[in-house]
Amino acid sequence: MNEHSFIIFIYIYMTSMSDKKIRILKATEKLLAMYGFHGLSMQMVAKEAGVAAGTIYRYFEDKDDLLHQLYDHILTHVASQVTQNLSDDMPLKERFRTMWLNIWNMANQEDAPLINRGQFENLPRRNGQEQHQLEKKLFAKVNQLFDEGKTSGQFKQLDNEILSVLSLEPGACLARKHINGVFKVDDASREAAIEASWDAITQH
Amino acid sequence: MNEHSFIIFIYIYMTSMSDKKIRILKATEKLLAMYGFHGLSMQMVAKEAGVAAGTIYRYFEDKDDLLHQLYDHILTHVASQVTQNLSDDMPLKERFRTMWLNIWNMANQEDAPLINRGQFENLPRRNGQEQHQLEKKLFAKVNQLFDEGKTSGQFKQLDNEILSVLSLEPGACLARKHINGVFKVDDASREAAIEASWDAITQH
Amino acid sequence: MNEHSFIIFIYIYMTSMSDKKIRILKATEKLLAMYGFHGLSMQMVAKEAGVAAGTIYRYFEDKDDLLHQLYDHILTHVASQVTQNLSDDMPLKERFRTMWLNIWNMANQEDAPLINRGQFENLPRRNGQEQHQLEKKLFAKVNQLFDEGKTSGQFKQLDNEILSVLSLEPGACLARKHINGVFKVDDASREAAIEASWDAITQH
Amino acid sequence: MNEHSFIIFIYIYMTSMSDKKIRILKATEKLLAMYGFHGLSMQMVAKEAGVAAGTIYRYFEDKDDLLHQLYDHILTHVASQVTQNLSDDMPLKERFRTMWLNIWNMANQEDAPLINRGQFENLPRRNGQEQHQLEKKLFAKVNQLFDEGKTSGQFKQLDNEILSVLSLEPGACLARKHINGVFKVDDASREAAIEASWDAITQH
DNA sequence: AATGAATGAGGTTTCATTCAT
DNA sequence: GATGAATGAAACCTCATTCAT
Repeated sequence: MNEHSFIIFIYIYMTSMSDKKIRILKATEKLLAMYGFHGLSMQMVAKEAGVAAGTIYRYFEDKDDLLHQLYDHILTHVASQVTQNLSDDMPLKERFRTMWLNIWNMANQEDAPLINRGQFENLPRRNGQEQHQLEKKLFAKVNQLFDEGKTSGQFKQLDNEILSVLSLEPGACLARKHINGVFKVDDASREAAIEASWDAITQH
Repeated sequence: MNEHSFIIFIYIYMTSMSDKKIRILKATEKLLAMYGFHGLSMQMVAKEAGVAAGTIYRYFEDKDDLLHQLYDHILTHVASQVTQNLSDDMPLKERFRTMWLNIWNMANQEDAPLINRGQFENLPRRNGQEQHQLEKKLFAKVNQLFDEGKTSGQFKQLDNEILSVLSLEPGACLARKHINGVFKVDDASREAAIEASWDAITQH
Repeated sequence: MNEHSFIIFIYIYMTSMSDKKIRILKATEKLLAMYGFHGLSMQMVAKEAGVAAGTIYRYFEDKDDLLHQLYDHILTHVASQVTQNLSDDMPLKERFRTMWLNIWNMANQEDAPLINRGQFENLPRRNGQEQHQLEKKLFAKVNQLFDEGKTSGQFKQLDNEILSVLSLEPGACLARKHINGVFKVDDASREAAIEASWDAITQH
Repeated sequence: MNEHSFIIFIYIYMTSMSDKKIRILKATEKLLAMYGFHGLSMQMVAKEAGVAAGTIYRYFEDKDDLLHQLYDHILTHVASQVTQNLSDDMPLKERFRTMWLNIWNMANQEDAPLINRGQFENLPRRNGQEQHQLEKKLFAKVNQLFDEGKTSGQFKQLDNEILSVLSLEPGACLARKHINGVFKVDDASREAAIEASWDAITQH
């Protein structure tokens, strides 16, 4: 039954920074946003990334590792987005407003917004000290903002984490619900929400 | 073979509400909290609930239906917890504080806290009008609070949804992180956080 | 959790020829015709027959027994249909024609034709001597016809089984395909087919 | 990390026709013949074919697809068997006899006879136009035979389908019953049956 | 390095059968 | 006799992972 057996064998070689890893991460992110956690199989990721299934295992230990690394990847991206266009000499409130809007805008982008659709929060994440350090480093500018605010007496004397939850978390939450269509937030409301977030953390 | 002698035998046995269904829901909730979305197999649910796998399908159409119903089940529970100990004649701020603490306390309970561990938000939920109505009804008292606040001029003129995200969402978020051990919130900080949440939605 | 427990208990008694068995057989036949072999579950049979699942097991040992008994039930019905309107004093050819048409007509009936849809042949059947005797008895008139034909010299000297396959089997097959819509057989063709079947078994 | 050095590595290995697919089809056919429709589970097929369960799904969409493809596979085989050893210059009757015997012999073979055990007819089959075309093409020679017979005036003026049911169907039916042991057909009877089948479709 | 066919454990779901009521 | 909730084995199918090429 094997009368005809073809073997085609083309062999070229390719090195350089393996953009494959990036493609795999991007593919994972996209599928996660599109189909959620359950619509994510390694086979699909491979297909979407344009690589073979086995190839994924050259860059990631296993599925968990892929997800962990995706988390870090996205977190890094998010951190850089959140802290962009900030300079230390801007007034405190303007810096706050910029950050708040960075968060808001991130949700409306074309290329990377997929994260925000709520799946991100539930990526399995490592809980080590190491992970904590990474996050601390990524969001250094956020902490700096809160520290300055407290030093200058404008902000309430609360842990940065708490200040963050009181002021930035609502921003992320509103953006998410706005994008997901739970309800619409018009421009005026958004401005008022920024103001309200500011009110939450400032002294009165 | 047609001699006549009739015996009809109708037998109805009825327990108030099949406690098996409740047991299945509780088991699902527990496993969801313990192992997350991926550690949830119907076999495990069955085992945890102390029923046979097939039995689940007497009460739930399929896995999705189980999750949907769990969502509603929990939501109902949450709503009743959040709005407990509220009476219309309490001052606005006291009512707000009660609600905020209800949310906070819910996380620290023994029996139902599992919900809060973050999995709840990501249960697959129906998006129908019907679902929306249910939620509206369950949280009527919350809306009433915000409406009164706006009418009396104490609150900012924003949609209830936005007010909720600005003031109660941080409460839930803090509680979640407190429970999950991301960081600890001491009593003083918690009181300050309540105050801050109030600041966020009140006029200044 | 059992605060409310109702027990309604009505007890009448019913004997007589249990028409339940008939209802179960009819239901099985119907479902078999409608959904084929794979769409046949005991639960469905119970529902269709208007009895409880457990009740089936009062009349039939198990599913196999149900199917076996259905086979015999249908076979008996078929035999009586096939041999109806026959009298010994009819000319041989008229008797043959009547039988052939009985087969044909059986397929077009309202109430019992469901059998013919091809599922019947594949009912699991017992292969015992006993079964063989039953079939022999049921189709005695058919055998009688062939015997007379051979005695009178009109028919070919072949075993009755073979004569049957040569002349009646095509009738059944045509009817089945006609009903199933594989192709249509008009009246003229049907008459010609009867004639052809006759030609097959008669001496030339 | 973008130094350039490429290696592309394409590797195609190709065996004439995945013999696994053939093995799976053969296994399915065998099990179907041995245990019937109900004794056919994908696990069993996998085991019989010597592949893993999941492997089946590389070649067949699902169980239905496997059965559909098996039907076509067998039909193709049957068609080639039925129409073998036929040449257009053989006399009509000799061609008919050859075909009839081809059908008969098919049942007595070692390697492919399993089909005949009656399960084949009840494989789920597609009912599309496409399917009809396939069958038409496969059995072109049969149609050709009937067409010639009608043109030459030897055969009755009936649709080919009807002629087929009158003459070849009994052949298949006899072979089946012979094989299944319902009754034995000796050589002389078989020859007489061929003659009778011929009588059924020829003019008198 | 890269491939993707193959694996087989484990997922969800169905269903013949039992048994307390 | 009759019920139908409960059972759990077994069905179909998916998918993370491996490995010969």
